[in-house]
Amino acid sequence: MTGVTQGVRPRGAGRAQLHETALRLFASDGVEGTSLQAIADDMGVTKAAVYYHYRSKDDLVLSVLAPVFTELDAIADRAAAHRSRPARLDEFVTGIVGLIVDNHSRFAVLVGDPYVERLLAAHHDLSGWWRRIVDEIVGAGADPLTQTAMLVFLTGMTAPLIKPPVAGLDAETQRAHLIECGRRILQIRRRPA
Amino acid sequence: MTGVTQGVRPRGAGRAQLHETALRLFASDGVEGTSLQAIADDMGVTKAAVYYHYRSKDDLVLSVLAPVFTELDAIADRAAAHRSRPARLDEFVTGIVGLIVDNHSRFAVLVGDPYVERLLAAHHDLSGWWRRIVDEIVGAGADPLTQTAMLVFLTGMTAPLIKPPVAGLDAETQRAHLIECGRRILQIRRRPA
DNA sequence: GTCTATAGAAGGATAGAC
DNA sequence: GTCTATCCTTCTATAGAC
Repeated sequence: MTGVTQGVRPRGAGRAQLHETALRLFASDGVEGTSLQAIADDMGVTKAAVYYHYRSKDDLVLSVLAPVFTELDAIADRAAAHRSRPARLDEFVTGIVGLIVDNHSRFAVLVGDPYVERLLAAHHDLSGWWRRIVDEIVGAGADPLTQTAMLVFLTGMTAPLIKPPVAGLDAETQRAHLIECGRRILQIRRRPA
Repeated sequence: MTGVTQGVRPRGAGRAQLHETALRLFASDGVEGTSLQAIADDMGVTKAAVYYHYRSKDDLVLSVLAPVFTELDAIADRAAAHRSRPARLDEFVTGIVGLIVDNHSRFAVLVGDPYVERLLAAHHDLSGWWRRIVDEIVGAGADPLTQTAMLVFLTGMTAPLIKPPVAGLDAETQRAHLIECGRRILQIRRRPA
């Protein structure tokens, strides 16, 4: 899906490739550690070419992250539709793991990067998703242990795919293992109806 | 031992306070997002004063992180001393949670910061601790699910204390909840002998 | 132990040619 | 849509006075 649709490009690849390059560098070096110069160099263009597509670095960062907000909303919607909490939690875990496996870098940058954290604090309309998860999925008045467990789950999902022991597994195995971890943390017995 | 800054430290209160300030800013803004200027400003001194204590930024970062390596080694030692795997895992979980609750910022910066990740890749003598955990605590030939669970646990421990729902709890409650999360992830039934 | 001053490199961002 | 060239700011790091 993300692939090399542009193939070997002598010049002028456009936004899609820029997105892809930026995300890769953000994930490996951190947002603050990735200069627009580095992105331009990686693509074989100049900084000015990057500024043609995005007004600022923050603009680029938010643009790269945007898809994950849409996904998170969709996941939260699907989960919130269930009546019982175990069902909501399981739907949520499954959804998040799917997001991670298909879209790991984006999620890791969103949850883990200090630059992004500050950026979203400014755009507070984008930073309410954690509140929503607690309120609608876990339940607003949930006990602290369950809230803690949800937090550990969400944070815990960010690293696994890039580290040695897990990185080598195929996608379906990763998916199954991560879902199992989520069910353990949140104590979901099995797939509830 | 790397001999980064070590040797003598007969200085005044300057170093301790510098350590503390740097760690706080590293944790909140990321290492790359924290300039030596910002550290100096926060302490009410100049950059040059910081350079009197540390030869470079990397030197400062490694010095700030150093205590956590000592702690991790001690925790791994205590855990590895147990014969049964459940006992090793439980000792490890308890130790890590203790480290987190008492020393959260340092651990979070160590595990989560991209700058630190690159820095440790260079000093590869300091980055072997994850390997050690897998080999000695989980067991070298452990199944991928257990290895994944350990990774999720370690990563999951980095966020909780600073986020709203958990940050407000008292230390003992945090400790208990985090230990419970660890036991769930790693499926440790109870405190084994 | 801390300061002023500054070198030298790198980063974000803009203007205007093609 | 991409380029060259440039501006201004900030960063790491050093030199030398007090």
